[in-house]
Amino acid sequence: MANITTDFNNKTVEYEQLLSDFKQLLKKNSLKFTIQREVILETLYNSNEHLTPEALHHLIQEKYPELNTGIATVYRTLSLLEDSHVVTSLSFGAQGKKYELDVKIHHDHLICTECGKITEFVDEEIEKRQQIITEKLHFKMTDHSMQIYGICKECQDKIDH
Amino acid sequence: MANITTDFNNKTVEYEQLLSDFKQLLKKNSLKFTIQREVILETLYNSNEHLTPEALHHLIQEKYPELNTGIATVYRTLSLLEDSHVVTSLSFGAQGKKYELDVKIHHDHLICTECGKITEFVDEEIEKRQQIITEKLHFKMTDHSMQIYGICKECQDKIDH
DNA sequence: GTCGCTGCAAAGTCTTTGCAGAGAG
DNA sequence: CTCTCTGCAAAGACTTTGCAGCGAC
Repeated sequence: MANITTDFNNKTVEYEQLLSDFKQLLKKNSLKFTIQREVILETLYNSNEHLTPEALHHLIQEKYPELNTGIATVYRTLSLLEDSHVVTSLSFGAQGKKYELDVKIHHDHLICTECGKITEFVDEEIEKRQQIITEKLHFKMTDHSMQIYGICKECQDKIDH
Repeated sequence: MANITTDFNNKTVEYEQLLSDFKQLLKKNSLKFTIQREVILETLYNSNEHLTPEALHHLIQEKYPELNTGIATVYRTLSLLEDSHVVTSLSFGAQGKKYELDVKIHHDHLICTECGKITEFVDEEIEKRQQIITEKLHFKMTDHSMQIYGICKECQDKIDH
């Protein structure tokens, strides 16, 4: 019946490819390839979670303390990557924006409004229905995004105590 | 930006019922029923959009300037309403939280990237699939938001000329 | 060498909190 | 009367920006 995928490791491109595309993107826009930018891209690639700027910064500080990367650089690079559609941000109020690489297979999000946890899923039926709806309304679909908000199992248990 | 069509006045509860439930909730928790709290609930009820705390505060200041309601009270009341599951906060990717009453029907959006027109739709198949998915993952859905981006019929015709 | 990039700190935003007076019950 | 609520302003949390030196090209 329901074919729900929750596999986060499903990368559609290899890191070398991603890096090469990123370098090309920078060159195209007369921007510079810096070690900070590489480390941010690499850390995003190696993370299977949606990262906040702060969490990303923390991971980088741990792995490459000698770079002493500033949080401002993380914010600036994330903006750049988002504008270039290399990463996508999901914003969730109290905990700020979270970022993920845009190169994973298409998926939608379940967002817990209690704890902020984000779970991914893909449903073929919904994808198909979107096609049907847009065709019916003579709408030429280029992209879509879906978020389901609610309370995850863990938080329901907490509330019920 | 284009206005969101406002054909979703479909409330599942009447205001009197909502207000009465709210009063009961307050009493139950030894909280007080104040004019500010009523006005915030009423404004949320009468709004067809997801409101930011700032937008909500602005609406209230316009309609009831004599109350001189503080933004802090709006934040505090929204927190209270959210904790009580009277309103749900969510984010459409932009900055900050947006709030809406928990009693409205779901709706999805078709967004034309050419002219900015936003069309609403509801698809029973998709609603059903969302139920199935969330049940399977033991997720208690409170809301969902789906945006399909593309080019509407009118803009396609324009482009074809 | 040029000009974009970086870290730092200061400045913005948005949201929460402490307080003393106002007001609901 | 009591004890919560409110507006105000100050404090926090999160993000952006100005600047001077650094570093990619």
